Amino acid sequence: MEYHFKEIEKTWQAYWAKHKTFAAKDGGDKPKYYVLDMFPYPSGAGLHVGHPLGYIASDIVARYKRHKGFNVLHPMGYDSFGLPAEQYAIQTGQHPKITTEQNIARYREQMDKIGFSFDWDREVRTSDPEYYKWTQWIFIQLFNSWYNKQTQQAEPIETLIQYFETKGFNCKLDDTLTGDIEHELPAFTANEWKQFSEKQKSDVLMNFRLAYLGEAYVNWCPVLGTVLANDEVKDGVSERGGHPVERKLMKQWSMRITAYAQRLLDGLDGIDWTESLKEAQRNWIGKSEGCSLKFTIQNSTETIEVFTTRPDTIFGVSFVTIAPEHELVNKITTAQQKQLVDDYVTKAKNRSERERQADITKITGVFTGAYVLHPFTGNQIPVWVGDYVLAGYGTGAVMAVPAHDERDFRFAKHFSLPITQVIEPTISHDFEKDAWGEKDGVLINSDFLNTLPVKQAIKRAIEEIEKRGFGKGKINYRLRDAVFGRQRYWGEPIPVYYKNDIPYVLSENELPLVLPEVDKYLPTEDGEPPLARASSFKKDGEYAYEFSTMPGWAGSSWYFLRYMDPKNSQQFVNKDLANYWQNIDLYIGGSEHATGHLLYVRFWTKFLKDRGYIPVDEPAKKLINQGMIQGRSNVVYKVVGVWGGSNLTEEESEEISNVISKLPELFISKGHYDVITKYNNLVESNTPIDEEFRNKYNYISNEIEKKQEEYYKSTKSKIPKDDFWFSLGINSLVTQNVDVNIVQNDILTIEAFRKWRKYYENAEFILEDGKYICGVIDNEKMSKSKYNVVTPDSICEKFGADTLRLYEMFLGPLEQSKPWNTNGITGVHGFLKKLWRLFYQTGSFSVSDEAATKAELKVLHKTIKKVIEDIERFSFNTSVSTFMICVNELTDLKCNKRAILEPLLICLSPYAPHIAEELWKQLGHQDTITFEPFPECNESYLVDDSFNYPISFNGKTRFNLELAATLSPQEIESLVMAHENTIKYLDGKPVKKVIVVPKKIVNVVL
RNA sequence: GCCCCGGUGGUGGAAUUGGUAGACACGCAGGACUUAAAAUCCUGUGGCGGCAACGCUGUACGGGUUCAAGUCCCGUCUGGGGUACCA
Repeated sequence: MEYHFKEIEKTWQAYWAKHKTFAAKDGGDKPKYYVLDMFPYPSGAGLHVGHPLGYIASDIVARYKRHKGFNVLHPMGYDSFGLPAEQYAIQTGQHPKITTEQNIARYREQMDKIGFSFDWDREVRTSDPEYYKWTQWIFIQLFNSWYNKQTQQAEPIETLIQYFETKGFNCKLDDTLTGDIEHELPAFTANEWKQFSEKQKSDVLMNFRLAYLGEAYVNWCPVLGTVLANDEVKDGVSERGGHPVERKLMKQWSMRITAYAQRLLDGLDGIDWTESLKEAQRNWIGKSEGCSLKFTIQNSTETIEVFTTRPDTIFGVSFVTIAPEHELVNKITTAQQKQLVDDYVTKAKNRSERERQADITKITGVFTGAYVLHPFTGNQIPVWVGDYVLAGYGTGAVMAVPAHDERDFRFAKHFSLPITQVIEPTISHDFEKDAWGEKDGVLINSDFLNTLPVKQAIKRAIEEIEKRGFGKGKINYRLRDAVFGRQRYWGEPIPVYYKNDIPYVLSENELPLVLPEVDKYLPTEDGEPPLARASSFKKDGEYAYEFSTMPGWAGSSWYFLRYMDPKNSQQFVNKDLANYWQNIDLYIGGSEHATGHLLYVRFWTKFLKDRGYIPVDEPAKKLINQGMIQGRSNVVYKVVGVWGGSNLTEEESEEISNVISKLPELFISKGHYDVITKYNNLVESNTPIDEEFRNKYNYISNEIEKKQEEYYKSTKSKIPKDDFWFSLGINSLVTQNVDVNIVQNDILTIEAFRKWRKYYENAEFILEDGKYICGVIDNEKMSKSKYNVVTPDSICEKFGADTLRLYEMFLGPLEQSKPWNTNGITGVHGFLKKLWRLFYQTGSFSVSDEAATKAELKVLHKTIKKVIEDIERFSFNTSVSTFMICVNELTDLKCNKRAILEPLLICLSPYAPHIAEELWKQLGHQDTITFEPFPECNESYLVDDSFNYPISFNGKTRFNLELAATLSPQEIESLVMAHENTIKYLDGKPVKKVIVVPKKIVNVVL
């Protein structure tokens, strides 16, 4: 009987669904194991073969852990709010809900065909009101919390109110507070607090809430009509669609993720994520230690506060630069400079982020006319405005030390400002050409800091600055608070309403706040978000709800918790269940989420832990980034027919175009194309062409001429024959993409090609070796227009899901990106057929109950050992090889023994579950193979009696020598030295020493 | 610029702690079976030389450490990813 994968796979997929084989139990004696994939956004294009890569890997681990006796939670769901469905709705009017449901159905159908062991009863969808009810609920908890710096955790807002009621508030004294509000919030006493109006209280508390309404510079995308997060902007344009983005000051709901900056940094040390991913997060958080320092403005009580990491260079300050957006720009600018400064500021503001980034070498700035006083020397220091200083980072002002900072140096040179060296570098350095920015050297020209090395000077400077009250040691983060509102329709409504201009959150029993129906999915004529179109979208029919919706990352920041308790209508997750499942043991997904999703989900997890809802403060213990599978396109090379007659009548021209349009297309194989291209290049560059190569070219050109003749005859045209030819000129061969699904091993399936498009119906080919070989373009994105999309369904149809699973793993290391290429798939498919034949050696199913031989046991246990090792280190490609070796060896041994084949099937079942189940059943088992204990390696079968030693001389292996494993190194040495080959290679030379590494190598040093 | 990860046959890749480089698979060449095709099986396959035994050479390049280096160290080139007037 043949291996009929289609029936087998259909049968077992139905069996698993019917028996709910993969349903996770909430508790029990088994240890738990939680394997999670980053859930997909269900796009209209469906899944291509790249998407399941990570799912297959996680599925192998999930199934392996079930064999290992774990209670495995392996769920799947959909991140189903998002822009594409909304854009589609804008174009077609179809409700995004419907689009989303259709896409989900398609995704599900595709995933089911691959045989994943997901617990589908736990499916979640972020756009489901029963789900986003709890996303809204978490928002409310964030709104009702503040971050206490002393306890280093989030607390209920009530504790802060109590604090205000008893102690009032003074930002100069209270270290308790979060964010940058030390600069902004005026002090008040406990009594004043009690006198505050509700609005005043609300405004004050807004500075502390973890979800807050605040004014901030945001990335505004006019084309999309919405605000974008930093990680949604790439190179100054929107990540989705590539539309320009500008900076705009807006009132926005935001998340105070900055409060967690230090903990997000520290938490990285305790989790097993790749170093590159941790680095990306560290960079994103961007911690820098230094101090804040106030410069008093001359003839004023105002100060400019700067942040610097180099307080040691304080005596080298020659000017201060503030950002164009800085609030003091207007106040300090002198009358003479006003016009210049105003012009500059306007220009700078209109310059998009992209432009600013584009020409960083272009130095612009303008003097304000104002001076500040140096805190130590009292010297006058000019204040400049320059757009190299960013309003959003630090205090939006810098003290410029041109001798020791690259950008300050360029600025000073450009405007001829003084440059004062205050550090003597460790190596010679030309201060005319360059700044010395290294934290190395000894301080000079610096009063009390003189003679100190830089690192000590930094400490000493901060001490002195603090002592004299000029500023204080401070840590700055690059991380910004996350903007939480989007002016879009297809997202979670923010559960907030406004009463007397005060925002209030809904109470729990009012959730979910369901997305209202609207007539159009566009902003209103007044520029309000789409939700403003729903006239009845008001609390109690009276108070307007917030019109912004949540960003894409809201629902995904906690979904891993919902899988633990997906149907709970009372809580987002039951506490006992959260305690049982803890966090994700293995999380697999793409590296594109390094600074977006993975930062936000860590933030929300820490918050929920702080508030006592869950027991863990990191979402995932171990994380693997699967590589991207890129497209690989195939192309065919078309030869174009040309009519070259001159002085044609109109009639003739018409006939020509008529005839040409009816001619069959002619294609030449890749080898021919290469020859012609090379030939053309040689001719072009006047390079001499050798005989052999010219012959090759002539052969092809003759072949084409024959076709030409044929074509000409078939047209029965009156036009002279010489006027018609196929052009082989340098630019006249046309490269056309061809559907990769009708190409096998880069060989075009000609029949399929002729059927593929009507106009290729009669296509003709000039073959090489009887085949049409296509060209290849690697590393393109998979896209419809390139005809290089390969769906998992098409592979399942041709080769089966087990082949797809094995092949995707066999392609290479999981974490590596690679182009999709079906070339080797027959090898993997052949392996499964070979496995099948082990059970059908006699033609029908037959398995022997005889005891296994030593050789057979060795093959089996070698395989078990390797497969366990490989899974534990997530090296799935090598275990596929191991299975191949195993089956090859068992085939050589003609082994059909149950004692060998049964354990082998269990080992293979995580990788190729359908065939394993089927053969397991044929072996007479009633139950699924899923929970069979994974075989254990018995080392005693692996012990060899002898070892084949490579004998090397000065590190070069010369011959091999089979020696008993029990020999001592001394015995080995004397046997080797006495061997005739040794004597031959020594050639009478003296031996310096002999290295014997048991069971590895013998090296004779001459 | 800075940070991270890579560079191994015609191709994808293996070599886990420094110990026979190229496992496994594709492709290619030759052969068996077959009317033929498919399927299956066998042999060979880094390069150079040689009928062969075998020799030389070889993991981007140049050095170094070591009895021994794809693996460790230094420098250079190069590909990919992240990030940036971040003070």
